[in-house]
Amino acid sequence: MQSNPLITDFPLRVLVVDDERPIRRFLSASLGEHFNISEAESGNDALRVAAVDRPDLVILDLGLPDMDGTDVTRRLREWTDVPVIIISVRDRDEDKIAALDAGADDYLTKPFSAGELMARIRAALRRAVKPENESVYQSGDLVVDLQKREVRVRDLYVTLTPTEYDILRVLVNHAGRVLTHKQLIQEVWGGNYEADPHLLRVNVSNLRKKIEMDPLLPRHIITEPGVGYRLKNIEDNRE
Amino acid sequence: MQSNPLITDFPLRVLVVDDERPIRRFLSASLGEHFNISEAESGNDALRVAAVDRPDLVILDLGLPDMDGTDVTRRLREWTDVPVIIISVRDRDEDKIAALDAGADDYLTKPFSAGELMARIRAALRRAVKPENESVYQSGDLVVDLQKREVRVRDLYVTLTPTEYDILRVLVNHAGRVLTHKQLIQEVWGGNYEADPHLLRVNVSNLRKKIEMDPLLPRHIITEPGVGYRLKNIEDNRE
DNA sequence: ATTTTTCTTGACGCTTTCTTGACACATTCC
DNA sequence: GGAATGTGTCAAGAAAGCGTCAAGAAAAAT
Repeated sequence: MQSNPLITDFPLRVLVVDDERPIRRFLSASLGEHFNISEAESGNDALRVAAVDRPDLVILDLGLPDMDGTDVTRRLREWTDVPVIIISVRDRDEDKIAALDAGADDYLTKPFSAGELMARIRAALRRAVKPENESVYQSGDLVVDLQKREVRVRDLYVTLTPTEYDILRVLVNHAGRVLTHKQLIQEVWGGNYEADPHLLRVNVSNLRKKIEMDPLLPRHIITEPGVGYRLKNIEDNRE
Repeated sequence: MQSNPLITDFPLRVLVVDDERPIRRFLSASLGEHFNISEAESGNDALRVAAVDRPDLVILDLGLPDMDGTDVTRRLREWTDVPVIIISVRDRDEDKIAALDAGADDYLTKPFSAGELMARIRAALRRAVKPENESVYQSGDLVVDLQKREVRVRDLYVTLTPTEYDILRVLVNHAGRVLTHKQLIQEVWGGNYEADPHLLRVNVSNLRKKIEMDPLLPRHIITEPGVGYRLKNIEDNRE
């Protein structure tokens, strides 16, 4: 039995919907170790949170105060394919069939074990995670595909060292914003690392040599003197 | 409640695997109205029929005479994403978790109603409509047939050890993408294995000796320093 | 039970990558 | 002007990563 879920760069988000607070707490506790949990306690609440948070999976109780879980599922299916796992005390076939046909991915009758729930979550995510959410950064001749871990400059693949890639990744994740030396160092070298800004400069220099046409006039990685660096999007004409 | 399954031009094929003839007959009867049914009565039988018939869904009993249903699932997952629904008399959590983590899509405890099974089949089929993943990988002189578990290099059959084959299989299933050491280790050695990357390296080394013309200049299995490995297709001329 | 195959571990040499220090250049502030 | 600070480049040594070999352990086959 494997205990941890899928391997992803960032923690997956799970929305737990149940009107009973103890159950929400129990679920959040058992899942919180592996996922980023958000909660909702009614159908409308769930739909609202789902729209804002864009969870990767929804765990939905059938008996909600304002609307039926089956209807919530149907409403969700109008705009998203997010996996939905129904949990319910009702064990009648009609309920299961109705929920599954409304678009739910799985139906679990209470009481159930945390282990089984986790396994069914893993199964649901395994299928759903596949369509890669294309998050490609593009800026002029520079293309960074964080999913594929690929960097291209004018259609040429560039080979970066792990450190160089990490720096670029952090910059891409905060593209346009100024990142202080400290922030960059913390993200790249890890939490409590008391590193020399000089170390960062050397690596940025090496990185620039690979992705900037003219490293003397950097157009992507802009130095913010006394502060840090900023990844500038060429398409933006902000100065 | 909708009674008929998905709307398709041609009838979907379902493979029913159970060693007890009465159960096969019952399932075939209840599903035969909507699907094209084929049957198998053992694990090896199931794998053989699945390879030939290419069913759109598999219903699999856990207790088979020759091998466990979980193992059948695992073997199927080596080359196909066909939805697998497990049916079993066993109601223990460990069985459910093991089956789901082996790659099953759903787990139904006997006895169950025909209606629920149909609903779960519909749910499984609904999300399974995805491009058929070709199970033969070809790249230059290298041919990997995941279905037949065969590897050829310039028309010569190559014998790989189980570990070597597993590594290659995982690489083929994610061809072109970078797989981190961690991902590879988890997929090959199983769930929560905390293995030495060195162990991976020596196995990759052995694998390369068998499939690379010149192991010193690998053209298929590319090392991504500090990250992992990537299976490169010769036809792609990415530089 | 014995043989054969496969897996794992450790050692070593080689390569790549990281870090450090030295220095040049620019900007800012006395 | 001249020191002080911040920045970028270069190069050399340190550190980490990689691939191979070989020997023992474990597993599988006989």
